[in-house]
Parts: sequence; C-alpha cells; structure tokens
Amino acid sequence: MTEHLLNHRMDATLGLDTVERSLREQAQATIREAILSGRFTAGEKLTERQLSELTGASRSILREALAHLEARGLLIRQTHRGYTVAKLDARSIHEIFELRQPVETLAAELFTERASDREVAEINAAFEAIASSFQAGDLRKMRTAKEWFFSVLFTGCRNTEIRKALENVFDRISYLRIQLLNDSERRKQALIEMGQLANALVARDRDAARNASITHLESARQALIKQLSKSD
Amino acid sequence: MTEHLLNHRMDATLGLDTVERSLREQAQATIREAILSGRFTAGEKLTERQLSELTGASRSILREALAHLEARGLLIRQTHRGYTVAKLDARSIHEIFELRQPVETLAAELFTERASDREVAEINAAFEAIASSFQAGDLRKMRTAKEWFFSVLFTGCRNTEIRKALENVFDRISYLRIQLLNDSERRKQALIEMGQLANALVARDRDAARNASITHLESARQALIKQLSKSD
DNA sequence: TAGCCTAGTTTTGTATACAATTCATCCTGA
DNA sequence: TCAGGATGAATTGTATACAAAACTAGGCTA
Repeated sequence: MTEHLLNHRMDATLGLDTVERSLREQAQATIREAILSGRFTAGEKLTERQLSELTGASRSILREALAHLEARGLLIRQTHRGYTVAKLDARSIHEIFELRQPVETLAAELFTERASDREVAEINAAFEAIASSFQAGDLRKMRTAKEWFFSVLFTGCRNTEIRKALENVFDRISYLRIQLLNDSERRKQALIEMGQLANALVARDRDAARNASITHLESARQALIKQLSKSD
Repeated sequence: MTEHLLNHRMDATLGLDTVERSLREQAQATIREAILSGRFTAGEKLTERQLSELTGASRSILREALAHLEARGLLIRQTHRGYTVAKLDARSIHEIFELRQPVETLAAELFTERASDREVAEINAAFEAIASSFQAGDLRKMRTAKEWFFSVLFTGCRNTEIRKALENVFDRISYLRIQLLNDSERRKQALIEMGQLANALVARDRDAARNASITHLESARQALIKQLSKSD
C-alpha cells in the first residue's frame, strides 16, 4: 500500500474527511485538537476571547462547544471563573488505568472474534504506521497513528459503548502520552508491546490479545507514574 | 434510623441539597430529571421553547445545558432539527451490558476493600430503602433509592473514573428500568439479587460481591432483552 | 383524489448587547 | 514598607434580536 493510500484510509477511519459540520462542531474539534496536541497545557486557563480568535466562532457557539467538552471531562468549569484544561494528578491516572484495564482488554478480546478481515488488515497497517513514525521520530504523526490504531480496535470490537467510554479517557491522557513518549527507552518498549498486541489481534488469538493488552497497560501505567513523579 | 434522617443522608449523598448552582446547572438537572423520570419518552423531540418553559431559562443557557446532555449521551442532536431523547434498541442494551459487566463488577470488588465503615452502613441503609419502597410499591421512591445505592457503591470504590463511566450509562438506561420494574415477578427477583450483592458488600467479601454482581447483571440483561422484544 | 408546490409559521443557528462578577492596579494611610 | 481598599478593565453570565433552515397546511393542477 502506498503512503498516500494509507493516509487516505486513516483519514476515513478517523472521520477527518467529513466537510459539512456545524460551526459548533468545528469549534469543538479545533479546541479539542489544541488540547490533545499540547498547544494548551494542562491546567491552563482558557478565556473565551482567546478561543473566539482561535476558532473564529462567536461566544454563543463557543460556549456550547465548551459545555460539550466540559461534559467529556476535557475542560473544568468554575462559575464566574471560566474554563481551564483538565489536569491529571497521579491519583486520576491510577483511576483511569484501573478502568482501562478491564475495558480495553475486553475490547481486544472482542476484536479477535468480531472484526472483519478488512479491519484486521487495517490494524496491521495502523501498527506499521506507528512503527514507521517511531523510526522517523515524528511525534505528531505517531499520535495520529496511535489514534488510528485504537479507532480501528474500538470499531472492530463492535461495541460503541466501549468506544465512547475509552475515547473520553484517551482524550484526557493523550497529552500525557506526548510527554511520556519523550522517554525514548519507554517508547521502544511501548512499540514492542503494541507489536505483540497487534500480532495477537491479526492472528485473532483471544488469549494472546488479552495477555498483550494487560501487559501493555500495566507497563504504560508504571511508566506514566514514574514520569509523573519525576516531573513533580 | 428514622425515616427523616435516612432521607437526609440520602439527599446528602446524592448531592440534592446543594443550593448555589448556576442557572445552567439547574436547567441541566431539570431536563435530566425529566428524562430519567420518564416525563420525556425515548425518541421524543424536545423543542427549545418547551424546555424554556420547563426550566425558566433563556435559550443561551438552555443550549449550553443541551450541549452538555448531548455529550453525556442523553440527547441526540441533528443539525437544524433540534434535540431528541436518546433511544435504546436491543443492540445498544447489549453493548451497554457488555461494558457494565466488567466495570460494575470491578466497582463492587473495590468497594469491599476500600469503602469506609460509614459507607458500608450506608449501603445497607440504601438497600433497606429499596426493599421498603418495593413493599410500598412506590416506583419513584424505588428509583431514588437505587440511585442512592449505586451512588454509595461508586463512591466507596474510590474511583471517580468508574463512577463517571457508569453514571452516564445508568442515566441512559434508567427509564428502561422504570418500564422493566412494572414486571412484578422480575422486580422480586431483582430485589433478591441486590440483597445478595448488598450482603456481600457489607461483609466485605470480594469474591461473593463479584459473583453477586455478575449474576445480577446477567439476569437484568436477560430481563431487559425479553421485555424489549415484547414491547416491539 | 393524489401529489406537488408554495406561503406562512415554527424552530434552530448565529451574533450581539447588557449585567454581574472577578481580577489587576494603584493609591492611601498607618 | 506594606496591608487594605477603591477603581476600572477584563471576563463571564444572561437575555434578546435577527437570519436561515425546516416544517405545515392549504390550494392548485393533472
């Protein structure tokens, strides 16, 4: 598959090529992207004026978008004090992983049984995209490729509830992952573990997928905690 | 404990006695309550005028509240066509239970290890409230008591991520539970199963809690599916 | 009579104006 | 010097006005 075709398929899966969206949805997506990409840092205060300039939307639109993102846990609202980007402490991370562990493992298991052959192939392609962006050292691309991988995983497990629950959680930890991946040792380890997961998924081996998922999550959790204790 | 004191503690747990809330939060709560109580039926179209009358809020406020509830999955928005109450088909219910099963079971297990003695006592009180409202045949009170029970469970497991994930899901199936509980045979069965769960939680018996949770969920799932196939 | 078109009404989408609150700054007085 | 408060700017909370799209009903035509 050529690079171009691959990107096209990735965009299709991630829903990046839809054009017709309301102003509110556009604004929402813009703000979300700014947070996930690390342009806004955790705990940062966001004023409506600043966001209005960023998105080009008026305050009515903006405030709807903000209410939406608040409900998703990406923003924190304090009455009369506006919005700040949600911040994660060690405790929140612990809780998130406690939730992810059974849910993501279930998703991997279900994928091995329910995914179409096309999706299995796509998981493989997504993993290769992760590996190649790793080689290139392109962090931005790596995030997108990872999003693609998990998006296919959640689609293939045929359960939108799992998808929704985990997507929310993923949004909130994604900028942490950017920090984390600066640790190149950890990055290499993560790649190996994801490779094991990808292999198990492609082989439709439920038990192996389960084990790989558990291993990967536990190792990611420990690395995050370690990273966090270092930065504090 | 007197009835009065019991209600007081329940209100405290459910956060019903906070007074200072922004108009938006009030409107949000009012609409949410109207949906959960079955006043708005699944699939029903909600016009902004109607909601404005119900909540007394202006459209700005309303639309923020609606965006929030949409993000939580309680409402569906179609561009230029407004909001409708989210509808659940058999497939969605299946997916929800697939997610609930591992998460709620984990919550019960964690509760046995982490809950304070006060919370253990409160779980007991909540279960008694469920049982007594069952005897009285008071559906409204039964829903509140169940909310109380699960609220204590989620608090006691010391994981707000689990709480958030499940609260969303609970909101969306709560009006189904109202329908379901009209089946008095099922209602009796559910009470027995919840009693087993409550006992295990009070005894802090992790394995028993796990088993009771799994049993209860599986049985509730089957009942819901059966009920749903009947009503269609 | 059935189907389609159209005018009018309703509803949603968007922008803006005003009020209330918070925040920053600088001034005063001990 | 500095604690405290007055003042004005900035920001959020709330309401309303106007534009655009969708729905409705009634009449017209085949």
